[in-house]
Amino acid sequence: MTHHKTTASDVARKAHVSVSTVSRAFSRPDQVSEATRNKILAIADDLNFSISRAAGNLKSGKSHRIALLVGDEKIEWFTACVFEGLNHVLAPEGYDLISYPMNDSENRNLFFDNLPVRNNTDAVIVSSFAIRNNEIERLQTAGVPLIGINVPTHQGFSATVGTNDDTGVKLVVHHLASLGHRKILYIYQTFQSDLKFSSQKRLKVFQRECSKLKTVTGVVEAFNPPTTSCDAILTGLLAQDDAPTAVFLHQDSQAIPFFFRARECGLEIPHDLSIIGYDDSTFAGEVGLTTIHQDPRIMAQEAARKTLDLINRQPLQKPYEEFPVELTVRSSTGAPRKKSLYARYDG
Amino acid sequence: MTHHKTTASDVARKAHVSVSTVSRAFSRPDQVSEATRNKILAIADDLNFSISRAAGNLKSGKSHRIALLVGDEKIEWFTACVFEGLNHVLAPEGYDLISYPMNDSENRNLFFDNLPVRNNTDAVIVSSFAIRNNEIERLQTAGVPLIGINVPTHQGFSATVGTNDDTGVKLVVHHLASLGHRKILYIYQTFQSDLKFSSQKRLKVFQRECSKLKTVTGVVEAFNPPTTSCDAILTGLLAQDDAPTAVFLHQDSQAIPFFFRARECGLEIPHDLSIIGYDDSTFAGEVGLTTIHQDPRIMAQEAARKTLDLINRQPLQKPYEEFPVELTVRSSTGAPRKKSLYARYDG
DNA sequence: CTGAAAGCGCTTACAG
DNA sequence: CTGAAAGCGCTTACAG
Repeated sequence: MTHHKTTASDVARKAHVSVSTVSRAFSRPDQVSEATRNKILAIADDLNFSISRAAGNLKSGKSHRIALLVGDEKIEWFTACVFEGLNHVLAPEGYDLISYPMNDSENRNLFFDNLPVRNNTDAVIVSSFAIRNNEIERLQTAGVPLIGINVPTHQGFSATVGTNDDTGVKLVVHHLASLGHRKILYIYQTFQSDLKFSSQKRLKVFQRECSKLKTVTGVVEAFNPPTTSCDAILTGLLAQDDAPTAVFLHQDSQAIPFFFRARECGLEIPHDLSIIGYDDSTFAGEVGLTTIHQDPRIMAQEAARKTLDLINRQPLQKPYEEFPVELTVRSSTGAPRKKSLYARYDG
Repeated sequence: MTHHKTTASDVARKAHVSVSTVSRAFSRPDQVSEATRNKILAIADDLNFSISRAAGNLKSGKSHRIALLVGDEKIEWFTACVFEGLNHVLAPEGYDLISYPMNDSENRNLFFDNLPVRNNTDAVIVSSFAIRNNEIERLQTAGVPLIGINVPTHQGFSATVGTNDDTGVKLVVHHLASLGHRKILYIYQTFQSDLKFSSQKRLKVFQRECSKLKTVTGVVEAFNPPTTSCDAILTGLLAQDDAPTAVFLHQDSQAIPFFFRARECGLEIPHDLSIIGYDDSTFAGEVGLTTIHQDPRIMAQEAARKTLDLINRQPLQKPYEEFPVELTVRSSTGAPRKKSLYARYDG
């Protein structure tokens, strides 16, 4: 004896109305007389009935699903904010947000080969990974709007949102330069460069900005845990005669442990070493990290609005929108000591 | 002129076969001759066709959606791990994971009144919030398996997974006691107590364990940012004659900023003050925080497997499973100084 | 305001 | 191995 699933027609029978009327009582309540509607809703409640969306989806040709392609299976600060922001706007509109992590090349190839989103999604949102041109082309065959968040190109996207990374990196370099720093180290993670678009771009801008300033030398170093560690980098720094007086880390989640370890090594921050991050994410405020503030949650909300407009075939005011970043100065940056790390011991 | 959506019947026509055969070529490839199958797949690719799941969902009565009810809209470490773990197991099986944040009472009431999951989900997973009994009863009317992750009761759940918080808190108290601490402060956040089940329970266990040990006094303090701050608590500590020598914070995300501030106040950690967290989450290892290790990702994977078994009406080996916690000792805890914080200045 | 009927795009039991 | 046909549970244009 199988459990019979309650359907609109069960409700209709009990309420002595047609299925059409039951359907309308839920989806277009104004088209049903109050008495009928109340009767239907009461009986529905009695039978634990709710309208099934599956049938409506089939009828309308809309899946009410939106795919979110992210670079990593691990949900870090940025992705968490994006997810929150998107869901905040999409959920009330009846859209489900489905996460597709492209965490390894196998996953990634499978996804783009099978394209599980085709015919099964109303839009595809790509967040913050170095999507390739052939992948964009492939996604386009799904025939649904394609929205980018921090993507390397606008080409092929119906809409994009992004932060102005150029400005962010410039702010970092100029802040440090104006404090009197002459040698700045930029630390980035190489293992991310394949997926995370931001790495490569920030590195280039850093080098360009430093070389524009005659007084500043920019040096870069890859940081590839667990092979490299904070301590290895700190050791490298301490051993140099002409060590950098400021370190810029690619994101706060790298800057915070580095900050911690630097102090444990006996460095006084910021006098011995200025440390600056990027993101203004969790703990940055609490530990006093100078950083570049951005708000991916707000940006994602706007991406979600554009997505809805595209689905509903509304014209977009700004298909390609850039969001501001802001230098947030806290206590981890300051003027360097007059003398270098070593020289001050020699008097 | 509207864009015609490609369907299985378009493919069928072009391939000179029936829709049934097209369907089988995708869903039961072994039931179709290789020649026919290849022809169909080639034509499908040509037409950018993929099988639409909406029709299958309707036919099978399965939505292939699983609801995840979480306490907060903000995705913190624990929830991120749960989401990753669940999705890791569910996605390959063709299930979509949909997040429903119960972040305020309006959202929460709306959800339980309308029960949007009824008739629209194959299972409901509740993660780590203080769900009420009447809400559990209401969820049961959805007629789908109900799975709990760190929920306050097993009553009404088809399966649950959880960590042994009792053991975790005991480990904390005994670790500190055996290092020689006599007065331990437990800091918890009150604003979470409504939603996060763990708060209340850990508090009780802490008090019970301390009172069991004759040598240890347990004191507790609510920490309610932004009203209260780390600094306020530290000030309170420094001003006491008989200050606690160890502080246990409800979770690492509170312990880490506290650790940072404590050092900036001039306290030597762990000699002046031992600090211990809970979770072993992001940065705990990097900053050397002693904590209770747990692995919500593994736990969530098991929850997902139980969910699939329940959906497929397989019997469960262990409907209610508890996962271990582990004391992870790092450098933020140690023996207290022989003399109290104040006494040592007086000689 | 309400009902009968067609149809969304597949799947599958049945027949061949 | 393949096809014709019924049907999943709604929605909606049409008729009244």
